[in-house]
Amino acid sequence: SMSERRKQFPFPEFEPKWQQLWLERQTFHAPNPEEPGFDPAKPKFYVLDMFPYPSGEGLHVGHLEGYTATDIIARYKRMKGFNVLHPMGWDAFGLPAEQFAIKTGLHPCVATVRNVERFKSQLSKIGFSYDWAREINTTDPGYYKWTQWIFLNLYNSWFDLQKNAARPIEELVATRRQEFPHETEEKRREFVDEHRLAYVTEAPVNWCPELGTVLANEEVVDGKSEVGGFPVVRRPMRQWMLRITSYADRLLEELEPLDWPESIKILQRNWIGRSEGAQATFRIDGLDDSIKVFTTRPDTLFGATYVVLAPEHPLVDRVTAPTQRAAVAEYREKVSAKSDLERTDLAKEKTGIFTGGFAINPVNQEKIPIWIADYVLISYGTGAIMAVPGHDERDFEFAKKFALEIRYVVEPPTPAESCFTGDGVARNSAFLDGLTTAEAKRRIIDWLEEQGSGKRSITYKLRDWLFSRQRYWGEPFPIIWRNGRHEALRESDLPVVPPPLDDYRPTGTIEPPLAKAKAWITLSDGATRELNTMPQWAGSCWYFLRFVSPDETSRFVAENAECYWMAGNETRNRGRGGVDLYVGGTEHAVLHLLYARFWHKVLYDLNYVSTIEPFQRLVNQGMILGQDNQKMSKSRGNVVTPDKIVEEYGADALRLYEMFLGPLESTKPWSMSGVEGVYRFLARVWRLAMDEDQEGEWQLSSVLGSVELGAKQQKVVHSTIKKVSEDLESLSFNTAIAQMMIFVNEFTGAEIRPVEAIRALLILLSPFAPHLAEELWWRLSIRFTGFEGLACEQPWPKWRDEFLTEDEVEIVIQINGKLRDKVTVRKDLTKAELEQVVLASRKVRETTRDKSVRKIIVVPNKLANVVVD
RNA sequence: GCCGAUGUGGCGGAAUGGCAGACGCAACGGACUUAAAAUCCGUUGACCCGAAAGGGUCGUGCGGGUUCGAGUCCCGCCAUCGGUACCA
Repeated sequence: SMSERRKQFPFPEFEPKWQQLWLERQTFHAPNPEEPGFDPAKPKFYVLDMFPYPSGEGLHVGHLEGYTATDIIARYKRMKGFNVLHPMGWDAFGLPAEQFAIKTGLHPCVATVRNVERFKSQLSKIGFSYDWAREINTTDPGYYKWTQWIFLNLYNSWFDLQKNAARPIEELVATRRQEFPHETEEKRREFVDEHRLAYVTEAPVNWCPELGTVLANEEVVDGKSEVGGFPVVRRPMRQWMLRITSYADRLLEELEPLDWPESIKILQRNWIGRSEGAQATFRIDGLDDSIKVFTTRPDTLFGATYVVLAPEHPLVDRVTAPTQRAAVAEYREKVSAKSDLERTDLAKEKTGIFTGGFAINPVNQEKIPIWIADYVLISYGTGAIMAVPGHDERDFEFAKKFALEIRYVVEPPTPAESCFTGDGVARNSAFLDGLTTAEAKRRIIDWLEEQGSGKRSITYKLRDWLFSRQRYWGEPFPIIWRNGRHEALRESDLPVVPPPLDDYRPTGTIEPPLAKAKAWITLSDGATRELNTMPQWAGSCWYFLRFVSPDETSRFVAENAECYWMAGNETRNRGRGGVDLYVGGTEHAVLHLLYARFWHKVLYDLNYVSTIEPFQRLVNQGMILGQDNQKMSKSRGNVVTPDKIVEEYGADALRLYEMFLGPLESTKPWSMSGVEGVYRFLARVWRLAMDEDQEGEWQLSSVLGSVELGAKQQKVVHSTIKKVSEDLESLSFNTAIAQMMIFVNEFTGAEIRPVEAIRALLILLSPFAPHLAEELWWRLSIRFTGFEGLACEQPWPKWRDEFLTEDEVEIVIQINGKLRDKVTVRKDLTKAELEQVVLASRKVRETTRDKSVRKIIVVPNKLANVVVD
């Protein structure tokens, strides 16, 4: 096997050597503004990876693609003269960590420490230039103290619609007191609690019996838990929610200017799901009450033939006629027992039941039946719809199944047995007749508003964020309960440390595991602690801020440092700045990235941070598939771990191959022979400068020399500098490496190898293959120039255009667009001169002997196309 | 269904509207070697003509279009992958 063979270059010796030296010299430590060694003249660059969950499985090569890319950029930017913040840490709370602990029987604390060690040692062997002095762990009390503190800020804030921003809760209390001076303390408190950004509500939630916890909508995939794939059912429970919906518009608008992939922006927009329409009020026949429905097609109001309430709608009991009571109760029972999976699976077949009640259509006073059906969701819009089966697929299906009337109110004429959902012209709609859909919408909304039976309305798919979990391994809430009311702890009470439980498994009931810590629950004054914990996402919502000042004890982030690393040279409040480059997988497109933006905006509103957005530029690395072209997974047995690659080919070869496989963003399969390819390339670089003597010892090559470069060599050197520099700016790592291969191919054949050219290559190579670059740089320095510092500390070279072109250029000659000939001519011939040369060429003369030239297109220094009849 | 991405040699992939296939892998040939490995030097899209030198035709998922010129731009399809789904 490879490992028994002699290595083509002695990376096992020099890779650990340089890693240790970088650590000892703190080469990659980025000082903060007040620290010694900080250079205020340099611009900042914050380049961040999505920090990992230290799972029990360790890293595989797929994780390392993004890390390698950011590391190359970090090293490149340092050489370009930036102060670079490039940190790494551990997102160690949450379900995966806890599931692992339960599986192995190891306490999560112990397992986490062990997993972190494993991850860190894996990363250390790859030569990443992280500033390890900034390492953070979300499970550190010194960290989650501030996660809890941010929660307190959410709890103690409300969303001011006028200002479109979060404000301290005291402002609301004061205003309320002024407006309603005689309101009881009790009432006022209720009102205030209803406006907090963190609030408690009893609502149907996603309960996963297997995991013993509730989950956010985002964590439920196809009716199963995203973690583990266990069934999820809906049940009402008292839970903590975060009012992310208040930020829906800002999350949409402030997304626009960001330098993110358009596809990710679209995912976020769809997730927020803003839709414009109207609310219309249908009086209930025989009752002094009404049903509000939301519709995006108010122009079809005249086509409404029935109304549907969600089974959970609060008005169901009131509208239900005595004769239907039993049937309705039975239907509701059946629906509530359904899991989400069943609900989606059965989506093809619509179900529902008539309540016996009737609603009055506000436009024509018509009495139409009220049904309940689970195709109407309580959590969207008003939880009730007007059904227009002539112009809505779902209503049409339902109407057909239950033989309800179908009425067409939009031209073009719709064939029977179908519905038309497009735009057209209103008909059978009284005063709307003849109006286009857009006009009719405007007209009917105005009319509804005049009549007081409706209004313009905007609805979002985005729901408030279910923020509590019934788990042990998460941040406890900084909340206590007294007389059935929640109360915030003070900042001085933080951190709230979880009790040291031996049995931390889910209780199997809705009661969280923290309930088992009897002594911990009850405080001396009789108050009891909140038993839920925060979800996995809490810690990762703000970790990029903690990296800025990880040891700060008096604040979640040091003010000056935040201003420097996040806002940089941008003036406060302009909304620019933030993390300059954020690289991670698409799987976080709507979870982490939406939550983190939300928290950041709250912190901005409360004046704690200087930018409205946390991540200025986002790049998604593509997935790396196994050699079998399948997703890497343990069960498929196609997982490639970095450890083995590092051992056999070295860290540099691993790094280089990660980048050489293809464009960063695309999905691509791993190939071991591809690794060998870049390994061979690195060995060629090594042998460019090194020879083996009789004893097999490596020594500087005897054909190295300080010689002038030939024109062709100069051209290769400078075009390599240019190509690598430009490709790094656009993150086109694969083509940058290809150019360095061209460089090496050129100089391998040289009789005397010019030291200056090799030194230039080593600088360019150093972000990619830092160990090899460092080793050769050092060896060449000793022999030729004396020590001039580390390779990774050299200034990035500049190319000179005058070396890029030669005196002569090759001109492609096309006839009627087809390649027919080539001529070599002096550079910068005029169009007229070039035309003469082309017309005089053999091929063109042969062709034009019996054909006439209609036109000649000349592209100077490049091409000429002769068009003939 | 809807949204997004992708489609180029045997393979991974290159190509500001201007020589399609850079660079690498694999394969084949040669040098070195007692031999092998490693290394170094070559060849390598398909097809056709030619003894050779050389020449020609086709070719970037499919069908159209714009252009002197299209992998690249426009229109219409197909396939694969990913996301999402009763959102009124």
